[in-house]
Amino acid sequence: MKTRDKILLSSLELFNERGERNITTNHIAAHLAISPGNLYYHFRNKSDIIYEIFQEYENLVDYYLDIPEDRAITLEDLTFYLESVFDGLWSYRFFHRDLEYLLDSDPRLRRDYREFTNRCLAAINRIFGKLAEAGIIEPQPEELRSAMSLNVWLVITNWMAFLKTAHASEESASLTLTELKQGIYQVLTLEIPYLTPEYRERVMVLREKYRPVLPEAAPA
Amino acid sequence: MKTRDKILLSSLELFNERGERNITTNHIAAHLAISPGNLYYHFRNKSDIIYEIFQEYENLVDYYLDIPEDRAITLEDLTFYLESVFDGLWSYRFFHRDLEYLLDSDPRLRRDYREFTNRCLAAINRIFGKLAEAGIIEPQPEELRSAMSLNVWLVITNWMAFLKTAHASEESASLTLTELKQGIYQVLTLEIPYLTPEYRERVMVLREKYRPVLPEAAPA
DNA sequence: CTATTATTAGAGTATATACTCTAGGCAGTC
DNA sequence: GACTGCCTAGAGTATATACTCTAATAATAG
Repeated sequence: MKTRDKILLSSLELFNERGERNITTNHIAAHLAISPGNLYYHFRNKSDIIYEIFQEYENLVDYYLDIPEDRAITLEDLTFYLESVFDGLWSYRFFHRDLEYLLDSDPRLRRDYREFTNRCLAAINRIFGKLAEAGIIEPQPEELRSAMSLNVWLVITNWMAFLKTAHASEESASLTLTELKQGIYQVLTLEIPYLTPEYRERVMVLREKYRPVLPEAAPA
Repeated sequence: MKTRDKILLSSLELFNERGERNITTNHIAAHLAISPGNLYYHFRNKSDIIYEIFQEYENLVDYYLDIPEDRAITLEDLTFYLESVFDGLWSYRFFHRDLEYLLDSDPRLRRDYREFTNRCLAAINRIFGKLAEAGIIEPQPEELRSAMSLNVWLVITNWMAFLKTAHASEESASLTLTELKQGIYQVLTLEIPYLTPEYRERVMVLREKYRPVLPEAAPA
């Protein structure tokens, strides 16, 4: 593998594990057993590394959230979208952790992220539309649908922070993909009241698969 | 005012304005025109300052979220809770920005914050219970109520980050309390499907007061 | 083989950061 | 007036961090 790609890969790995704030360019170089000079030959600065990683993330999610225009949407599609979004969140989990700082230090990133968010919101909105078309949820006025989409986005992007900050376990490193995907339970909770009678049961069964197993309240 | 209190006040102000990550103890001392030595006479380290500020925040929110046991809850109560929580979020807005890092660097903070979150979730849950008792929302099974409470919490604690990262304006400093309180619109959106016919209109009118004024999509 | 270009090592640097240490001032008290 | 305890100044330090510079080594082209 090219050194350049190794830098991106190691950076992502280290950022995810220990947080962008705790990883310096020297750490990355040391981890790869290359010199700092070498790293800076491939990237002008740390921001450029992060920016490029973000673009990978962006492409991944854009790819997953490509909603078909020509056919109806199914419950399997919905599952796929949800699973994919949380997979993406997991693979690039360092990003949301220091989001505000990162956007403050890189105008390109701020602009791109804003557009990325808007695309995601639009995709969620379209999914809601198609779910209504498919008779899975009741159709709702556009105004409500937008607000609901935004709530879905807020729940999705905050679920990981909730797990890492409020969860019972002491070590923050203990987060797993399985736990993260329990966020799907929370997202489906938002949709419950809008489900059509025909689909209600099926969605409730799907939701149940992601129910968090409470680790707290151990017997005294 | 005592130097110690001035340090806490200035720290909070600077953290809120520029982010904890961008503010050093030397900055704080300089801002107060005192020596670093003086600052470190009053606080052992930066973490201690942050911890103490968190305790103020905690006390404030605990005070606001004291749900009366002896009487029914009204729509005015609900408004008060929502306004208060967003006021608190505003006054200590630096805190959620770097939450994960802060908790990683201070075990006391991690423990206290986890308990704080649980208290907030319990309070939201109780509010839902009392809203049902008051006939404002339909009663729901405990399991659903818990999941809804968690979603409310996720929306509340992520709303500010959304504004700061995804909003149209370029400068992140431009956030206002008014904008922040539009998060109430999002929270009330979650409750819409559960409203009783008697209260539906009143809540919808209340919600309308917080409707965001879209700054985007200006005429071309 | 030679010339050029791409890649790498590694020492080095300017700046920042959290924090320490010593000396001394100031208010109150006997 | 001397003593005491609280508070403050300010120079200083060890370490870290993002990044640079030079020289050398591969890789490639003619």
